[in-house]
Amino acid sequence: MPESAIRDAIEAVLSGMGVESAKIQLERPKDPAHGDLATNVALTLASVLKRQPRAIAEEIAERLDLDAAGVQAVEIAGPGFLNFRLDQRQVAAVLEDVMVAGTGYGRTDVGEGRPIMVEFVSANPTGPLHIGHARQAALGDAIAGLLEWTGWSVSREYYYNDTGVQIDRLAESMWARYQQHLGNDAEIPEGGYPGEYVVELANQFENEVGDRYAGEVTPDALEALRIFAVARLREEQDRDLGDFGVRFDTYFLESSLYENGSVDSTVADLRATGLVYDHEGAVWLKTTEFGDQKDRVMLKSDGTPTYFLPDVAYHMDKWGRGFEHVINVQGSDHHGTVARVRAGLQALGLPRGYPEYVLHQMVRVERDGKEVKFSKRSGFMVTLRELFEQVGVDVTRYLFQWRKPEAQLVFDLDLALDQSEKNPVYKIQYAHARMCSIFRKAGVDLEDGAVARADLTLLTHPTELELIKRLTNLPGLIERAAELRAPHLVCDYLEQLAGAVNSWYHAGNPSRNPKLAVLVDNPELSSARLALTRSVQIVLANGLAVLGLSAPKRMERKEAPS
RNA sequence: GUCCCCGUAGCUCAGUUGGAUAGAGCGACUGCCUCCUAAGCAGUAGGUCGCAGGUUCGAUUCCUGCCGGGGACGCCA
Repeated sequence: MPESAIRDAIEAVLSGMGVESAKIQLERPKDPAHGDLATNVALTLASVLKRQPRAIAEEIAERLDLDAAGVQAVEIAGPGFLNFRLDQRQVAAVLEDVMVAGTGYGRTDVGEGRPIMVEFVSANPTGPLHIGHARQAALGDAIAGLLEWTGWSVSREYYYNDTGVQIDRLAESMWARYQQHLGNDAEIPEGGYPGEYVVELANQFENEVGDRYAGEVTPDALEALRIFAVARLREEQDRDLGDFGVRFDTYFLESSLYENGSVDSTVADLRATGLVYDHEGAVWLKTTEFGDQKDRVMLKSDGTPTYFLPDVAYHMDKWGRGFEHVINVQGSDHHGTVARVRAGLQALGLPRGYPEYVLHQMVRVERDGKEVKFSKRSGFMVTLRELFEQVGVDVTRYLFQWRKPEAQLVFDLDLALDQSEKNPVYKIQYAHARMCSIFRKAGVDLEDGAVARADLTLLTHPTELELIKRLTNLPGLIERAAELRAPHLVCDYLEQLAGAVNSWYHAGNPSRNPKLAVLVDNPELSSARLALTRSVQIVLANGLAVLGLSAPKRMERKEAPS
């Protein structure tokens, strides 16, 4: 509200100065000495008006209607910035917004309820989810959360590549373990899966069917092993993700694209475009027509499709289901596929740049500064479950969300296991728990009406005003983070806020600084400070909720794992 | 060789779409502290924003080139 009032007032002045349709940027300066809001219009108009920026700033300041703008004072600073100091009433009124909106504070409606799909994790059902999937699960879920908070109708989707070479290798690995279990000689094939879990699965398989498939390998045996293993691994992956706090709206099987004929019809549709040609026995698509670096094979010389084809069919399906906005969260090792999938889709008439991709870099786990790589169960990488069972779901999710996707990430186990405020997650959650603790101490309910009606103009201390200012940034921040698909901005915000909150809390330590405590003798002032406490609590809880993290009312220390 | 990402304090990283004196956390150093909940609090030091040009009133931010790190370049997924 205060922003639009100021904007209007400036516009009124500018039109009086003969300037129409100037872009007025208002920003919240980081330095409190620069007021509550600032604008650089005078600087941007300098070249248009051919006058000194400071002279323009002075004229604007002189003509500005302070009352209408809801501004207490305006100052000119630096090369020609206009700094506005808001009315005390305006500042405090923000807390009313926070308390009225409650768990909805921070939500906006830029998405206008339009559908958007976030596809993420999408691991092959060939083994347990590992650390790379963990990053993707945390990241994708947070992006989905951001979109929900900005008014999109979000669908989370998981694509199972349940056909192809990888699955064949899995079946062969199962075969080998099954034979070994029966006491026969067999070896995991080249490119197979050596992890412990295949042994477990083969044993379970034997429990169910006995030695029916002993002896020579047959297509029937491999088929039975494949179906068994894929079903069990899908269950396990779903369970791991569920326990990690991630739920999907739809699971999409690659095999369905073959079964329902969409792969074949995609071939036919692509042929109809005239961009398909035969070369050296294979069938190619001219993806270079749409900016790919070279043309791609869609049907191999043995007649089977490359992975590229079902990918195109799959995305045509997404489009057909009404998703004009799709975000695919994938590891950056997939970046080579982006151009060709888009090219295939463009050939079929979909818009350029569809779908959108968020590609994240790889993760390494470190402890004592050394890489931790191996997991016996998975056969190579640390699994998702091993990670969150050891350090907790909130910590795991957060540590994957707090860095931008396109940067490489070191998952520091020492930091993750630290339960002090050095651990950024706990720092934020402590701040939240402290707010709740103040209410407990006061014997007042969080949603108490008297608190909501407090006289907020009593909040005049600089640290209080600074906190209030930070709280007002939440909706804009969520909007920006959603637009940029950048959950790490929320982390950054929450850490900064928690830092400010914790300082404020400690400054009000009753034994040291009783006048600054929330629970002071003066009931009006105490009520006002409780209102601030409540508002802080709401903003922290909502910020955590966007990321899919819990906001504990009290913190409990866990026994340190050995 | 071509393409994509990254390069900011000793370390790990932010940086509000081009603004004012570039910020956090950890580590280091200094001083407090037994408390509305915690191995806590307050403060100090620490910078050629990889390098060189360009655009601009103004560049960590945009453009070009180079250097360094990672990744992708299959009739594998």
